Amino acid sequence: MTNFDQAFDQFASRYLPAGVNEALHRQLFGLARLIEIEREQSLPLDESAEQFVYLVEGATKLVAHASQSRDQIVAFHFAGDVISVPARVHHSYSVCALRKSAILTFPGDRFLEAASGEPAMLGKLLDASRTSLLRCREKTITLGRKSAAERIATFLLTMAERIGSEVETGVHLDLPMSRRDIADSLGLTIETVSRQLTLLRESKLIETLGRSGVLLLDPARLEDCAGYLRAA
Amino acid sequence: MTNFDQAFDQFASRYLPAGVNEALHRQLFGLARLIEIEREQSLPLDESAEQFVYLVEGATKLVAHASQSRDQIVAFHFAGDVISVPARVHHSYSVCALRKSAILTFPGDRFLEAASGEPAMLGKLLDASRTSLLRCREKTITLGRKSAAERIATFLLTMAERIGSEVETGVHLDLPMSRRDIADSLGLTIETVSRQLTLLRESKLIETLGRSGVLLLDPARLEDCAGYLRAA
DNA sequence: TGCCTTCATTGACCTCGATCAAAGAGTTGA
DNA sequence: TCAACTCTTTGATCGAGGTCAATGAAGGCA
Repeated sequence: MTNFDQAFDQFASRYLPAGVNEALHRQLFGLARLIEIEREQSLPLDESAEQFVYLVEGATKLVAHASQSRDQIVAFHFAGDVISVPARVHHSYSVCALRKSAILTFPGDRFLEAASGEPAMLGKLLDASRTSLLRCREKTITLGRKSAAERIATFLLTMAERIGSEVETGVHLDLPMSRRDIADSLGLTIETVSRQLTLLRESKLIETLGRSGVLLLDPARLEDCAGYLRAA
Repeated sequence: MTNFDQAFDQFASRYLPAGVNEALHRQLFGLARLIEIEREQSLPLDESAEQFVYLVEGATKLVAHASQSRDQIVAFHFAGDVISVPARVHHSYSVCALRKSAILTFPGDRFLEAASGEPAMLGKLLDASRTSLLRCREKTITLGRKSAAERIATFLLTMAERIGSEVETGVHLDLPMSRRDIADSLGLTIETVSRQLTLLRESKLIETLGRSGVLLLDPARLEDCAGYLRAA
């Protein structure tokens, strides 16, 4: 039920700093398209060109398609995130909703061109890009050098940082993604994800509540399982 | 034998577009430090703060240290690249030379602060960051969903794009990195890297010349081995 | 409330790549 | 030119995680 003006204002309040060139504001307003997508529905994108996406509401996954239905989830995104969706080169990328989501899309080239004269906005975009890069690098470590157990622990801690809520007994997570999504993100299978969660449950490190609820009972000990460097 | 002024000029010609604010130019000149590092030597960095690095000459690897001597190479870099080296969070990062290299380093916070008013420079940095992000995402696919054979083929093609030279018989590579580096980059072991190269050699897809030379005899067929999406 | 579909869990078995071990090729310096 | 490294290749074995198959929740809808 999001309307376009509301959505754009939300975007502007985060990425168009006060005092930004009014012409740029109007230009971006003209470029933006609001799209609502249902759970497990992919954003209909022009694969041949890069796109910028602002996630107004909901949660999404950025999926890279390797050959023959082997998908790799490159990143998860939540409301407020800006996502740069690459054009197809050796692999193709798409944005898919984990639950009902509202999204503003911008054609990549014209978006960057519009932003190119506005340092404040470029700064915001650079920040966003650097955050994505840092997350992607951490994922590289996870996928390249960690065991299944470490991957799951890392995943839970990463999600805790982003969408966890502190409760008396630990940190509570309401995961919007399925076991398949977790597996596709960590380079594992759903069976392995499930088995590792069971092991963590048996070690009293987590509790699971239905399909989406996870309670991290001992985040500190979980960090040891994640293969993180010990605090210096 | 690189001197500072030469190195900085090279950096300026690539990242400080013509007509850039003269004060910014001087400010960055003051922030830069030239360091020469030998093969397998790591750049002595302040782990606690982010650093920007400009690679003047040579070739380097960006290494992430997971616990207990398990290293993951996050990216390779060649002359002209700008590298953003993250501060230590859950893992620590370092830049290590593949061969003798010359490097300009800038403290991350002050570098970004200096650039913040200059749209032309921010644009260049955003480009660099987006290129790194795209490469990192492709690596994510490789590490998350590809077999050892596909990883090696992908690696060879990626290197061909960056440092390959066309010759009559194919594409020639003079790899600056060891088998260990390749393994640490692809999430494999040196033995597996060696075995896969042998298989490619036996399939007449490549020839190897000494330790560092590789000749890609049939890049098109190698793309099929890389698990790339078929051209649309 | 209870069926019914979908998603998650558990079990049995197998495979790819890791590990351990040894031999072979490239470089470097005397 | 040879000796002594280091780096790479090859072989034998092992194990973590994948695959295949069946059972067991959860949530949606009549």
